[in-house]
Amino acid sequence: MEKTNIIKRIVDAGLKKTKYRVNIIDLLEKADNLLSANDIHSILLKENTKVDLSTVYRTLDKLTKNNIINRIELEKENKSLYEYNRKKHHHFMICKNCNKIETIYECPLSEYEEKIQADSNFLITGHKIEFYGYCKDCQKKLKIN
Amino acid sequence: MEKTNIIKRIVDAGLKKTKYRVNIIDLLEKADNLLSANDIHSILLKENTKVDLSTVYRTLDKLTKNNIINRIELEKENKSLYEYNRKKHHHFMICKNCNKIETIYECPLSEYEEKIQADSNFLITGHKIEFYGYCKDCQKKLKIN
DNA sequence: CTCAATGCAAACCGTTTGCATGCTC
DNA sequence: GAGCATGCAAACGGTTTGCATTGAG
Repeated sequence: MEKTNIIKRIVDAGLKKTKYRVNIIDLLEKADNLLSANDIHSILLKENTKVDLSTVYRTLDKLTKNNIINRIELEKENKSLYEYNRKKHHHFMICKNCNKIETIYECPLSEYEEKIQADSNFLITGHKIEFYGYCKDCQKKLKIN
Repeated sequence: MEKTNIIKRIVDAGLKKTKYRVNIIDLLEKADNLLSANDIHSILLKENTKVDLSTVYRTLDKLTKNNIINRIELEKENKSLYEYNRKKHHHFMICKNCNKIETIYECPLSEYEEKIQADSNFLITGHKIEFYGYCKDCQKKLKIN
């Protein structure tokens, strides 16, 4: 994504444009996997962008609350992970052996939510699914199948 | 559940029968909601069963690994919750307002897993679903609908 | 100029661990 | 008696917070 578009997203959200916000959005937009606050902090330091961890946390918080990025909390991860918000509803598959995370861009639950709602007292507004299993490599490694 | 049955479960799992293991299983079996390590610790103290928090953690760990209880990690809870393992596959609904947790004893994903598997390189062995929304009380309170 | 963003250091909180002692089998 | 379970105190790791300083609009 172009820098100008990143800045537009920040300003459109009513946020101040700062160095770290631009940097972090850029970085997440380019990343092809989920990143933790610590991952992001390390990457920035490696790029000679000196920044405090607490600033990274505060930035991620702001961007999450403004729906520019998503905070993902997965079972067995003791930390939050972040992704650029591409506005496409999706879920994850997690390898129980190597912890690789793959995205599923498809959702089986749209009609089911209505059904559940009819049966319950809850007004359902969303859901989260995680699939567990073994990725291709680990199936081989562990000789599963 | 009778004490003798609890003890049977412990012994059958090849574990030593100890005071706290019996106590904690009993407590979780009777509980009608999910409990945290800290909840359990407090309840035991209140019942005049003096026990260290670290022992509670170690006990919960052992029981989880032996499938006598389940460890549940829900989004937005920064701590693990535990339930007695009734061996029935189920999911949870979480109220975004009051955090009430309700159980859904029904699963929409059994066939879907096969489909996803055909489309991907993963060998899927399980999944987890959380539904978010508003419970009956909070719908009223917040005047939703 | 004002208020929000940042750096720094310290606190927080759930959880884990090392070690000496106690208990179950 | 051997080895696991427990208590105690301390560490751990991700995250948050208070406060003084800097920077964006």
